[in-house]
Amino acid sequence: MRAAYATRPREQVSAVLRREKRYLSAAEIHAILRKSRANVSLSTVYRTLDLLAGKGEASARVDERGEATFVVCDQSHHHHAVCNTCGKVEDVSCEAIESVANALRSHHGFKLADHEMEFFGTCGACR
Amino acid sequence: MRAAYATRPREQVSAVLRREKRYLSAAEIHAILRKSRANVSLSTVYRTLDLLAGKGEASARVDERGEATFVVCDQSHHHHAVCNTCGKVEDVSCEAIESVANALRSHHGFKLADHEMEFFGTCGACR
DNA sequence: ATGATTTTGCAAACCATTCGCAAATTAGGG
DNA sequence: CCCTAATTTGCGAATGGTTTGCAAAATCAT
Ligand SMILES: [Mn+2]
Ligand SMILES: [Mn+2]
Ligand SMILES: [Zn+2]
Ligand SMILES: [Zn+2]
Repeated sequence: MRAAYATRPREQVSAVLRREKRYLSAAEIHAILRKSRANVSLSTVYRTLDLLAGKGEASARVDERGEATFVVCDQSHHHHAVCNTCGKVEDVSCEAIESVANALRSHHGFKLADHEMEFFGTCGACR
Repeated sequence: MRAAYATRPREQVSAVLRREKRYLSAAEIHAILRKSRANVSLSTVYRTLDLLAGKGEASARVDERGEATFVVCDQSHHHHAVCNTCGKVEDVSCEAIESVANALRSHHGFKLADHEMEFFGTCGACR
């Protein structure tokens, strides 16, 4: 398999995601890096985001304008609560799904294989 | 307010969605219409889909390749179970969310305002 | 029917994302 | 360190879904 080099641009992109803890587009990350005088090309931002998403270190999401956005994330199955005010993303453990799976199977004959959930509202800090 | 004309192209796009009952992209709808010798321009397909989504008669979703897809849908709040085999979309009523809302509030101080869920699996017919 | 209003089709513009490739960077052995 | 091979970067060009401007066609109210 091909080796993965630990490079400065990759670390800088990753650092932005770890610091911000909210969904960011490639363009936004690029802008943030430029402000801090870290000149990483937009192409490299895109490539690094694909890499992080592939390794499961970041989670992707398409925002309402159709742009791909990413947030730092760990592999385990869970869901996200996104603050409408500050954008912060909090992990939400996945329980409550077993009952839904049962309801789906008995009510529609549907065999549940996977699911996605997202929550929106106001975080504790913003209230 | 501006009037909404009931036109042939719009009815044809809408009819495809009502018949198929699965998520379709503008290009797919355009192709289906061409096969049935209904020559509606791709632009009009896009415009009609925006219209239907705006009126709540269709629900939009961005597929894994980044393309916007639409399915016929009614206004009431509910969720979708999508068959991985035939693509059919079934409406799923929304219960199970109250408990999640409570858990979010007590566990994170998060005030839940909205949520989205999607289910994937195998429908009764395909099993 | 007639005229005002809205919609259509077409091509061009848009814009986020991807790609090709030469130059720059990294890793690792000597 | 030094050298080389492997990988990554940056740039500009290409891609492809979606939007838009505008003249011609269709729809609606009178
Ligand atoms: Mn997460
Ligand atoms: Mn529906
Ligand atoms: Zn907040
Ligand atoms: Zn099916």
